[in-house]
Amino acid sequence: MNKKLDDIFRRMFAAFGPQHWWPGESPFEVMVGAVLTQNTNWGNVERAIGRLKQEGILSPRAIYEIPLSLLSSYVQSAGYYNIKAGRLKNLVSFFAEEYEADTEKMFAEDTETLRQKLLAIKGIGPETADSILLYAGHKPTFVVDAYTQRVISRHLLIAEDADYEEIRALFMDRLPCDAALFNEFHALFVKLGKTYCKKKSPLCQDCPLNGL
DNA sequence: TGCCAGGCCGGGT
DNA sequence: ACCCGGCATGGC
Repeated sequence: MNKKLDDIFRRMFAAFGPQHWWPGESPFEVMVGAVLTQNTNWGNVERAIGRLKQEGILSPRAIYEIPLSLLSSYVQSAGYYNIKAGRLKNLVSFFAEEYEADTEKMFAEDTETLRQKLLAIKGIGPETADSILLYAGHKPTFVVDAYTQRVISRHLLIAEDADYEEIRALFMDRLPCDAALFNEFHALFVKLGKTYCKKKSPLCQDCPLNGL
């Protein structure tokens, strides 16, 4: 394990403790949440998921069958609701056609192969694909998000303009390939980012990573 | 009250 | 291969 990354992990874990990610009662719910949370506050996503449950349609079949416009209205609170309703449809179509809407079958697929298949779905980009693999399937892939990028570039671990795959590779090359570690590491980056590394607070005052 | 949130796509250069 | 506008709600 790379020492600098080890220090970062230990400090974040000491400051915040285990994050228990991903909040969600089933792998399918995690998949849905991964789409709904694109560039969106998690609180808004929770409301949308609650609505889907309330309407009794938080299942692959129900989302497949429901009219697009009705699905849009149910996920309204998550923002970009027309776009996201379509993306959910794309995801469940893939899920049903390739794996009979069975998460066991989907995650039995070779991880890299599945990652490429997820990336081929309209509306599923690298972060959403990796979130599904890691948090719904417990597959060892590192999730990179805006917070991760901001935190590591502020702490000078990588160039500011590094792209998604570069940052992902940085972590996957230097950490043991362990889904539980990747899970906690990413969740802690989000927690740290929300607390100390917002866009408008460049000084990161009292950030646990200061001085590394 | 404007800025931001656990992105991604499509069109233009 | 990048760059940018669009997509949209709710909290602070």
